[in-house]
Amino acid sequence: MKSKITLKELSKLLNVSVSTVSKALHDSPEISPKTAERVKELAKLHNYRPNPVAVNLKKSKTGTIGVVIPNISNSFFARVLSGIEAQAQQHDQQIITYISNESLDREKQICDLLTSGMVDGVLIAVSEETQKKAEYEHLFALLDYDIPVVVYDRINLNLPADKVGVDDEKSFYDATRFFRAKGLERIGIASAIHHVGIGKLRISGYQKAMDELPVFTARSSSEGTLKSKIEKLLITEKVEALLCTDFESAIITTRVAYEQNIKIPEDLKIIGYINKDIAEYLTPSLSYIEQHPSELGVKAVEVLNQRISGDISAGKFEEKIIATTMVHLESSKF
Amino acid sequence: MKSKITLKELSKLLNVSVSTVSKALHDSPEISPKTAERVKELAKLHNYRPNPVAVNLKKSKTGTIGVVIPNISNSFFARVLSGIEAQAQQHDQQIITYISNESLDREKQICDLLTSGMVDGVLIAVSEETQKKAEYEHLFALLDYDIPVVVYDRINLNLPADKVGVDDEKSFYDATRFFRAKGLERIGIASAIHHVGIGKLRISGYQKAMDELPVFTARSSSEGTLKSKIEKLLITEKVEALLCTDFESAIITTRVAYEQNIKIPEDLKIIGYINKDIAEYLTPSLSYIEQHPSELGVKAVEVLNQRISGDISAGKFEEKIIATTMVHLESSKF
DNA sequence: CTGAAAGCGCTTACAG
DNA sequence: CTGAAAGCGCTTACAG
Repeated sequence: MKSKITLKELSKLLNVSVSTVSKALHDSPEISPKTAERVKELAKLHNYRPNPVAVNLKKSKTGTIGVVIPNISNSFFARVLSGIEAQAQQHDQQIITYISNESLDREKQICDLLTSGMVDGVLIAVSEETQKKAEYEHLFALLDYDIPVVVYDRINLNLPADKVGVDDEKSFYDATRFFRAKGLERIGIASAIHHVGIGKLRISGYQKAMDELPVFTARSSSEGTLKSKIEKLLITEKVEALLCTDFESAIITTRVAYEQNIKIPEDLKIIGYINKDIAEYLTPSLSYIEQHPSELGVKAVEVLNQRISGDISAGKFEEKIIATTMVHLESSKF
Repeated sequence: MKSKITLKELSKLLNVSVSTVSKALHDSPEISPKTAERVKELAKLHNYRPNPVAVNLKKSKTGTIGVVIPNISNSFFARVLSGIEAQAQQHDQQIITYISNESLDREKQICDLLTSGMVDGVLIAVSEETQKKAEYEHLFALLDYDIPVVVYDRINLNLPADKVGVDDEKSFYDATRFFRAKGLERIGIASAIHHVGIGKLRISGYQKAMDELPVFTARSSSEGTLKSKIEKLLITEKVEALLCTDFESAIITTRVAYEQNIKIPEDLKIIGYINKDIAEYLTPSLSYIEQHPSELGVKAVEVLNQRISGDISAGKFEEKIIATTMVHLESSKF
């Protein structure tokens, strides 16, 4: 089998022209059935595969999409990637993965690579640092190059691009309402990500659902660690339910409860943004917001491909929201 | 900025030939400083970027490596990918990610794609199904195409390729010895992966370290579930320490201990193959074998690149083993 | 020092 | 029905 055979070599063996071979292989009606068959037979015999690089050059496209992931160890993003890969495969697209590690610098480098034209389009969730510093020039540069870009998950930023995200605000609005419907009033929220878009939205959902009720918010600040704030909420304020916007705040909360001998869910109910595969194995298991990351990935690829093919007209931007699901495990049992 | 400018367009604007522009941009000594500067200036102005597809075609390489991952939701593989990405970036290589989802069929499809020449080399961890069925033809086909292949992590298979893995056997040999050194004799092992290579190696490490001592093994079989086997070990056999070869057996063990009111680590010590980010957050936290996945990824890319560049001679195969580390958390406290 | 030409491997409009 | 030619965007040996 060894090294790859080319069209030219095939054509030589068959004593026909390269064009004839190419057409035959593409089932062109121009070619006589007889030649077509001869060609295909030999191609099969030699296990001919068109050189994708050459095909791409000819077609001025790459069949490839670039995916920028802030942190692959976060299983949320791992599962998004899984959805992306599955959907890309449906479209015969390859995905090139870049990991920014939540770093603005790395993200800039990646965007620079991306502008060189290795990919037909880009799927990106911006890094935390990028959001904090609100530095988006490199993203605008990408857009300037006319590369189709879809922003996923972290969509709460001002960028003229298509977006596919999660309904962060509604999820915690609903979770808060859930507790209220059960008659609770002392409901708090803890967050280690209050400075980034998704954190803000989750907090805002909570606040809206609290209406006139007093809100209790724990976040790290100059006056103390997140842990001390959570302790205050649990011990001094005696909240009966706590929403956690992220893994860190959820884990700290369970620690504090453990240390203070606060029983979950008897004394304290918890619902948090925490990934399924961890939530289920904690003791007690932690109720969480399921974000359907894989579907988010699938949707992101769909939108990107609509953009690439021109189905979405320039100047208009799609914004898709994936609905979340509340999953009740032990920590929110009544 | 808009759509990309080409060498030809640049050359037209400058009234020089395409070759001159190309050489100038590559700092060829053939070109006069004056022209070189003119060219570079205009190139910069128009933000010229060579079309990577064309460059690749010309150079008959792709600058890309294919990575096949069995299951990205497993944070072990996510972290391997992270190492791969980081190292590839050092070499200006892109990585194309494929996820087999532990499916043999999908793995075959992927190998088929890979043979078409999209990548300069392949990093693969074979799927569980592939191992169970011991079907390796598609991998041999890859090798037949002369595509450099490095097998990572799941290296206990008979394939003439470079391998980078983890010292599974030694890790559990050492863990067993650790318990014995503490004076324990009733040491058991639980496994949900006794049928795959890494599972066998871990069990074998345990057995070797037990010498003449009686071994206690829990694995699912026709006579009962893994859980019932573990219950037997903990209740009837009263093992004092249990090694778990995988996440599932570790989690079942903690459940059983919880249900039976067996105190960890007082009544039962545990060391398991479980990922750091979960191990640390269980209550009690679970001692684990750190496999250094990121370094494994880095090493895999290094070996692959040596193979690609011909630094490893044909017919000889590299086999690198990354040393594991025992991390003692609460579950193995004495 | 500069440029014309060939070629990487393919596709396709055009001519015969 | 078949083939010669142009071209995708680049690099580089060769000629001038």
